[in-house]
Amino acid sequence: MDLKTATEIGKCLSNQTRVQIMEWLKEPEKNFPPHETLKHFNDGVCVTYIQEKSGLSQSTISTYLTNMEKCGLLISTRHGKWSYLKRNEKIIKEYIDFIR
Amino acid sequence: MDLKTATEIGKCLSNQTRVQIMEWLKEPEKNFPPHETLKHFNDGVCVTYIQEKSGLSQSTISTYLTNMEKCGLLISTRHGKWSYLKRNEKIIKEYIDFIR
DNA sequence: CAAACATATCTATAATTACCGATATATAAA
DNA sequence: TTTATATATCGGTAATTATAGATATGTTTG
Repeated sequence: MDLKTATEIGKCLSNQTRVQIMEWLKEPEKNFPPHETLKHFNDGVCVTYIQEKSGLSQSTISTYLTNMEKCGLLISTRHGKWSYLKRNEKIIKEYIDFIR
Repeated sequence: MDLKTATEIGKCLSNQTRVQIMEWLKEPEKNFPPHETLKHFNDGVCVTYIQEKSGLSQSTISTYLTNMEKCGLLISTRHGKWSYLKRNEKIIKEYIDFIR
């Protein structure tokens, strides 16, 4: 990982809500209700659940999640009209190796 | 580590210069000239060297380093009129364990 | 195709951070 | 104890980020 990428990740992790989201996504079944259509958390948690739990506006959370995906922290998968987000453990590991 | 501390650390790591400093301090002997009074890097690198290498003003770097120390990322040791900074590997490990 | 719903993007304002020069403080040296 | 040097803090402006509402886009469903 290069300095620029690491800094972008750092920016995502410089806000309490976004760090919290990363924590929530460690254990979807513990932190979110079950999905109604999809019966699993294989691709993570839908945006709506994250938004509701955060208490922030839809547009704010959408922007957060988009940036977190752009810098590689999250992986987004679309199923029909819903987007699901999960942690990108590979990039997280690369980031950890960079700062360690 | 709690959410608040982790976010403070994230803020320190959300700026390219500060991330760069963390990298430089991994290998002081490679990245900085030898200290003239102190003959070692046991307590890290003096502020002046970090400031000169960064290209930013003395006041800016002093503020950066103070904040990085406050959130635990760096350890500061004073020898006479110089302050030396080194990475706090213990906190770095705790941070890594938190986000992993 | 129209209506409903989920998400993304745009535009704007408030809050925070970046960064500097000036000045204060601490320490050492003369 | 004056002077020089290293670091810290203060006060200000520019830049960036936080956040929301409005609107656009994409997708499903009737």
